[in-house]
Amino acid sequence: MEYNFGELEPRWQKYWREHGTYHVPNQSDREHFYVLDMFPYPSGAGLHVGHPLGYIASDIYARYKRLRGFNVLHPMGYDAYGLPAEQYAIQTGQHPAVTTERNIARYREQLDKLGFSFDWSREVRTCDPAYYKWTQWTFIKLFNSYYCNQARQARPIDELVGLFGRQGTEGLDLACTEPLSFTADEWNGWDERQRQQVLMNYRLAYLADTYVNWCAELGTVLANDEVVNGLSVRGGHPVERKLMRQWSLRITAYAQRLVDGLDQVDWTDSLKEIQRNWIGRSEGAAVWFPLAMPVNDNVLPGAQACMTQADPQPVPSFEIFTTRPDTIFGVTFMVLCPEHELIDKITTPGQRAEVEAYVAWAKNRSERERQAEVKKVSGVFSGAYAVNPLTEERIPIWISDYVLAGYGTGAIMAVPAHDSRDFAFARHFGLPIRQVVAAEPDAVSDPASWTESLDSKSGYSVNSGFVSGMKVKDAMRAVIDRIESLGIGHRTVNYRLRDAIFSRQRYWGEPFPIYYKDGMPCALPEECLPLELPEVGDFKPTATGEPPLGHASRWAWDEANRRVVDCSLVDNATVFPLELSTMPGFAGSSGYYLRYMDPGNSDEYFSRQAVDYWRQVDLYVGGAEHGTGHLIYARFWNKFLFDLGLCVCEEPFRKLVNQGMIQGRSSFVYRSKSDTGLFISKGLVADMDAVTPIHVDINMVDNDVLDVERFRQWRPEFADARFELEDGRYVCGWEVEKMSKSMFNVQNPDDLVARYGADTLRLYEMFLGPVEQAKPWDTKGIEGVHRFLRKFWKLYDNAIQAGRLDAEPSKAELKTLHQTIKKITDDIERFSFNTAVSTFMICTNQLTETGCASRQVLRPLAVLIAPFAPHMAEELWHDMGGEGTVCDAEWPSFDASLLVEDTVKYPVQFNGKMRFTIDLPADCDQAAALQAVTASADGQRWLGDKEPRKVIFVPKKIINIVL
RNA sequence: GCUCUGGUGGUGGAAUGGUAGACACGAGGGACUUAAAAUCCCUUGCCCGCAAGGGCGUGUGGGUUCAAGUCCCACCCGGAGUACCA
Repeated sequence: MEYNFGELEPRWQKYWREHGTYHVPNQSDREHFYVLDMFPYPSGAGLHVGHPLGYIASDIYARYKRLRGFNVLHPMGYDAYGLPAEQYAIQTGQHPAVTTERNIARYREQLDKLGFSFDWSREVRTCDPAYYKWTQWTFIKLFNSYYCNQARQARPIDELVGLFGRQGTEGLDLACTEPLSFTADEWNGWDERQRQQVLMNYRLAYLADTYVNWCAELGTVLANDEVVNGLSVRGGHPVERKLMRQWSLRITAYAQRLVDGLDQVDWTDSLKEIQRNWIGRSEGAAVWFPLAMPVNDNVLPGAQACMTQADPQPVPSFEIFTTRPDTIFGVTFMVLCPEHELIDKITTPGQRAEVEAYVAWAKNRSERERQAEVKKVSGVFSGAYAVNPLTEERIPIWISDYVLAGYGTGAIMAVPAHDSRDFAFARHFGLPIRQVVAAEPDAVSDPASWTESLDSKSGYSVNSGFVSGMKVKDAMRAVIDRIESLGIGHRTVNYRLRDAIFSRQRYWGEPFPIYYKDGMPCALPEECLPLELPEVGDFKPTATGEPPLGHASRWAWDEANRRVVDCSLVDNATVFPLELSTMPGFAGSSGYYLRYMDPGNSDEYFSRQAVDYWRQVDLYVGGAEHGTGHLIYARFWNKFLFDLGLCVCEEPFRKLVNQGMIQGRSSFVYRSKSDTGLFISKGLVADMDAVTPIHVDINMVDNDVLDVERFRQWRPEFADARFELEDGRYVCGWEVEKMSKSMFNVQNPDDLVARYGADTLRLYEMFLGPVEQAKPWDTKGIEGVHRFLRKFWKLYDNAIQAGRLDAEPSKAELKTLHQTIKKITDDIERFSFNTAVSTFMICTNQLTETGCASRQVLRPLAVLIAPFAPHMAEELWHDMGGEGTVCDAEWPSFDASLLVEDTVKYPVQFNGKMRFTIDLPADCDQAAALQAVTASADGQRWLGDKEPRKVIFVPKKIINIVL
């Protein structure tokens, strides 16, 4: 019988579907294992061959684990909210729900053809009210929580209300937007509105005026990870900084735990590093610098009084953050960011005009301009001076946009000798530079001759008062100790991570379960969720610039009757407007892995029983491009739910594998510039400047040879194309680019499944190279893999024809089988699927040679290949008389005794003595092995009858038999 | 700039410190066939040689080791992340 994949693959897919083969129970005596893929955003373009790469890898692992006796949770769903569907809606008027539904159907059809073992009964969609009910529910929980730094835990906000009533802020260490300090009496004296405003400073989901990334083109605010180089990730539109009132999540409260948690998970070092850099923890000191001159207005916002040695009178001062407290003796000026609130108060009349002009200029500069002109130094002198608290020197205060408002305190002490940016600034404005660190204690030179600052932390302090001569690390400690003992500063840690802006001025997202009562936000009662997304007539912003939900006629909350009502009723005493923004894309994807555990539960996010059983994702497969987005947010989300006592593991994803992106391999033809009807074959192009490379559809190219007839038919302007051929063929050039329609290099998996079958495609995607590695797609090798499957099939077909299935296998055949079992098991365990495919090829070639017909060999082999080529495995399993489906078979174990290597290897001669190295399997008895080796043919050849004088054993091998 | 990765034939890629290039593609040659497809066999890192054989080879230069693609140091070149983060 021929290998008829076109018939058998759909047949088995149907069988699995009808028999619920991949349905996973939440209760089992078997051990649990959770294999998860990053769920896709269903785009209109459908899947290309790059998308399933990770799904195939995880499917192989999930099927393998199942064969090893685990109860494997392997679900799939859709990240269905998102910008493209909405942009499409704006252009065409089609409701995003309609296009999303259509795209999902297409995705499902494509996925089904590949033979995945997903439990589709657990499917989730982020745009489904039954799902986003829990996204909204978590938001309310965040809104009603604060973070206690002492307990390192989120707590209910009601508890904080009680604490404020008893002790004010005294003794509390809270994550907040800005540090506040008040007494219980003050708190108790405030009215409800004032209290709510104060509480907003502590909520984990909070509303605040913040500088946000505003993208005018998309009409929405974006999170930091959605902006790259001042352009939006989606669409590449310019983004500017804008002060807006927005919802944010206080993810910074979890910064330290997000860093610490990385030590508990099995991720690649590079991804952990990406997250560590993004969180950007840095240790240093906060130091108060008093102002040196009297200030007209004594009420300085944010500034506090402090005592200095020189002046016992309280003086206004401001706080800076530094990671190099040891360089404080080298401070020659201070710099404030243009947004700093102190600027207005300290600027001297003579400098006022200049300062105001600079601040105005800096504020109007777009983020993109600012980033593009990093090298350009700009700034202005405020006219004011500060006092260095350790040296009592008067130092000028400057204003410059190289100091950022969002990091530290927006103010720095500048040490031009030891910071490259301060150095550039000092050089530009002719400010003094003073060396306070040197590589050796006496290696002091005149900074005037320097071309760059000495930023290294290895070296010694010089010219630095009481720390002179100390190593930099010791000097840091000594200076902080002194600062703390003087009460003018303290040790502190700063993070680069910012709170996540959580509102989007868009339609196609989760509505906030929030209404505004007298301008103050209130959460809907949990029992009223989900708050469903309303219909709107128009997906664009309203005429008054409100988000699209402003078009909804029925979008007000009747507090008394607990329901959504018509906006016209807002004047009624208990009816209030609902929030008009929606949640960002990462909202729905932050907890979806938990929902898979118990997707049908309408009373809870997920049941206690479900989470106790599944606990966390054991293996997560997806792209590293989510390193600073989804993978941070999901960890935060999970930690928060852990604090609430809902999750049982603090980290959501125990092991994470990043699949490499599959790039496109574009093909080019070369058109002569002098004769635009002439196309020159690649090998004949003498001068690349004389030709224009043109992308051609890879479907017209086979093995780099162009189908010239199809090319002529492709486009009218090529109908009369003439070709300069080499060896009668037109050879195309190629280049690796992103896989995209515009490059004509998109490979559709459906075409390949139709031509070669799903099993071939699965095997080929794995064969291409390591899963983690980025690689260009190239279809030309698929023939080889397909040939292998046919050969594998024929092995069984021949065996059945021969009718000797019950024959005893030869020793060589058994050895081949057991080598294969061992190698395949190892390969899967270390996620090396490309070498696993090779192993199958070698095994097949060997068995074809011996003409193996034994069921004893062929049946376990069908189980081994089941994770890779499940359709074929099912068919062959049945042909070999297997029971049930191959999915429920048992993973074969190998017999190590069949694998003992009995050869002597690597004779080497040195120091006049002959030595040998002998490779051994990991778990064999070395003494016995030595005997076997000396008795073997090879041993006799090398060793003869000589007694070894000395044998050195190392693990896994005998090394150096000395004669 | 900083951080992380990687550098092996014409190509994709193998190689627990132990015979580098497994496996596959491509290419060349051959068998079967009227022919094609399919299938099968041989060759295929580079150089010298008719051959036997010899020499050179994992980005470059050093080092550790009986033994280095693999470990250590320095450098060169790609890819990714981040970017005035004090």
